[in-house]
Amino acid sequence: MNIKEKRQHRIVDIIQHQRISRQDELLEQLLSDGFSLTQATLSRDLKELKVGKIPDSQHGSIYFVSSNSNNNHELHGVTSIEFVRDMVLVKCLSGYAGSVAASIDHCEIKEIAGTIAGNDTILIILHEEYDFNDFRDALSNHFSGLEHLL
Amino acid sequence: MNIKEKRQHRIVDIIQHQRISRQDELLEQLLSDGFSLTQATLSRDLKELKVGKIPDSQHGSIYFVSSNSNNNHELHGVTSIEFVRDMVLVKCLSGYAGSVAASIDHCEIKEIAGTIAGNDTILIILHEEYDFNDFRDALSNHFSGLEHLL
DNA sequence: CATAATAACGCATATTTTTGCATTCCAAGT
DNA sequence: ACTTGGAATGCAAAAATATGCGTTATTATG
Repeated sequence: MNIKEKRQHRIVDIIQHQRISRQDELLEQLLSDGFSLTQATLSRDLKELKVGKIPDSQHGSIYFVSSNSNNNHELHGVTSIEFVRDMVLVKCLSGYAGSVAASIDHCEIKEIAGTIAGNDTILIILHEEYDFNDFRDALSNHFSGLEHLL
Repeated sequence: MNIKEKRQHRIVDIIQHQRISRQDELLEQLLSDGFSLTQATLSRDLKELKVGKIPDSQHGSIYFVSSNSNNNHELHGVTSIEFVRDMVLVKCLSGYAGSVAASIDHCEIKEIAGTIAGNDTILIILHEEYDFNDFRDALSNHFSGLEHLL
């Protein structure tokens, strides 16, 4: 694992365990951990890691790691994903559609307007302003192991 | 519904339907919708609405409205937290225990060995090497609004 | 190993967001 | 209608974050 990876790994770790509200706080910790970097690099790291920021009633605004980059969930039983007429069709092993759809629903992916699951097929309707590229990005952010299907 | 409420309602609406990456973009739309405000007020609105911002592969960084799943840093429905015989008992409003426990589980707090949720009570078992102080610190690092219970 | 191509990074600066303070607005009470 | 206190807001400045560009490090290639 190279320096950059170690650093980003540590960044995620810090953010998941404390309430960080400014990049300088984070920078200070990283420096005292022995890493050598500037705020500019930290800013770029946070972007790569898709670390978001959300207002918090007590602490101004704090960073968080979106569920994807740390918890790489997997969808079991998916056999293909295709884009047909502005909709997404996910084919699964027989009987798997329900659980796969539930897993997807649970993520509350903003690009998705709704899902309908049968026995082995899920139909996903996207919000009008999104396309397959957006969907693919969102899905791969939430689940791993789908690379060969997207 | 007063002006402010209408405006904030519209803000959520816009954010949920398009990719907004700067407050000025949002401001421009609100102004052309007939609202009268400045960027400073918009900033305050976003904070009240707990609108977060997250890096996006395509558009730099975009605003989003936090859902009550994994980006939420407050626990709703908790009424008391007490330490009994090396365990933690969290009392909640009726029916809330499941969702509160899920939120806690989701954080994967290292001090916690496991949680068991009933209808309105959660039993949390800590790893042997930790005590209530450790637990309290960890919990308050992850969630806000619990100060009066800890 | 030399060289080219790419990635990582710092610096300085630009952009974006937040905030202290003064002012205005509004609803409640008299 | 007249206070009055808190909420809402604008303004300007501060704070925080992002980025263009040049440099250095790293990796790939002949």
